[in-house]
Amino acid sequence: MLYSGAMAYASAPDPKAYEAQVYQIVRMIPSGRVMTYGQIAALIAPPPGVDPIQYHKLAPRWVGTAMAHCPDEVPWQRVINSQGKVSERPGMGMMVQRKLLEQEGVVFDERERVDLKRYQWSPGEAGQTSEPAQPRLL
DNA sequence: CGCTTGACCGGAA
DNA sequence: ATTCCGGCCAAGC
Repeated sequence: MLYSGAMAYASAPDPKAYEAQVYQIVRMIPSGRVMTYGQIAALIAPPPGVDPIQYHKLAPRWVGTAMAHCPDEVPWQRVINSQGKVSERPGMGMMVQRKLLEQEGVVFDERERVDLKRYQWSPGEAGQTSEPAQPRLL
């Protein structure tokens, strides 16, 4: 019976289609802004047959998995976790990601966290205004 | 073939 | 504030 109930974790029913949606959203993130894995997952509708509650629990990891092999064109550095921190990935790159974001104007505090209230972006802001949605510069 | 390990998240201790 | 745990599939070693 398809993906009803408790049957989905590592991948969506159609991983390629799902990843495509993830990349599409990530590509929209402006320089100097960030989104979280869970936020992106919440913007994508649960695939047919997937229980919404299960989706809510599992989808953030699908997004993470998708980001693991994202194309070079995708600004992967603008995706961080719900705590406002850069996710620790196997090997290295945390420093690289942080540096890339700092070059875009994102500020990290002593605890290596980003103020999401200030830098988190959502597609709703897109194109609404030509006003720079820039975080204020102190 | 079995064990380990995931670009996550929210709630509990 | 921080650490631990459940969720429960699939690819890699």
